[in-house]
Amino acid sequence: MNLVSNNLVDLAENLRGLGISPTKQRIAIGEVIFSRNQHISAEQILEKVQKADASVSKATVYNTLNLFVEKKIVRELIIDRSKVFYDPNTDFHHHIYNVDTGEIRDISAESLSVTGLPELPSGVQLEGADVVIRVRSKPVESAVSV
Amino acid sequence: MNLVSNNLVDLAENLRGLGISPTKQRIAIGEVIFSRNQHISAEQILEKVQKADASVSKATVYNTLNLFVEKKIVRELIIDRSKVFYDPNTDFHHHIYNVDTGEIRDISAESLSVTGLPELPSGVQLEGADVVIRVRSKPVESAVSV
DNA sequence: GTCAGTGCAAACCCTTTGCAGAAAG
DNA sequence: CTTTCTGCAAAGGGTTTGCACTGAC
Repeated sequence: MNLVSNNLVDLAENLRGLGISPTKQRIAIGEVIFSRNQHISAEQILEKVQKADASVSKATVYNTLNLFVEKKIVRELIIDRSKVFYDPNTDFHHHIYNVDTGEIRDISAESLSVTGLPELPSGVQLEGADVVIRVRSKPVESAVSV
Repeated sequence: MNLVSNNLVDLAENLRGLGISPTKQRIAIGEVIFSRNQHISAEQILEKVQKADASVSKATVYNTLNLFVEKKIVRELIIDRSKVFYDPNTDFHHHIYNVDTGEIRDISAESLSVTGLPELPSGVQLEGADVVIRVRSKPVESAVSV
């Protein structure tokens, strides 16, 4: 399910359909996340939500994000050592991450494909496959021979 | 460069060759990391090092790991939201991560291949390409329809 | 009225930092 | 001797938790 650009009515309905009671805060958070394709941190979500609807706390943002991830309507991007990013696009796709600027860009699954997924150990279930291409803006001086 | 299973003399020499002065602590840390192929956290490294050589502090472990990563003799695995793992195998390969048990296993680049690496934006240099297959041990009950 | 959801602040945990002392070259 | 490195403890920063309050049904 991909909820990006869903309108508010649909969002509430969709949450309800997943057994998530659509509280004011969850709607506000969902509205921020699903407004467009993006890669956004919890802190950024909190900022944006509070700009639109002051009564959402940090704890609720985290609770809600974890709930959305568990329900698989948001994808968690573990890309940076310091913080998690959240991606409303749950369609299979990959990422290119600039370690210098922090910029994250999508790579479609069509343009970059992963083949040869190994046989999974028994009793184990596939959860996801993440491909992260890391780039840096500038050459590392120390790595360049003089 | 892959330093796994190097002996101590080689390790000191290799560090020196990279402009890393081979202090007692760095050797002790390197000895733990490069003793075998593994995926190990900073905390685990600290434990093991202290078991063998009591005089290494947490700060030095972190400093040394960051130095080794920068010098590209250790690969940093950003796989889990809570902590970074370190991999002495710098040859191109991928990982399968069990989110329930925390187990990390290697997938060779031969068995799983990534094709269609996008053209990088100009002024940007490839730093690495990480593929993580996430699995879980048990089906998520809430995800199973009743 | 009951139970789930929220807000606040404190706790947590991994990682980094500041600085004085120790070691390397 | 000078510079780099280390140890300690404290600070930092993202995330989680405990608990009382609020709101949904």
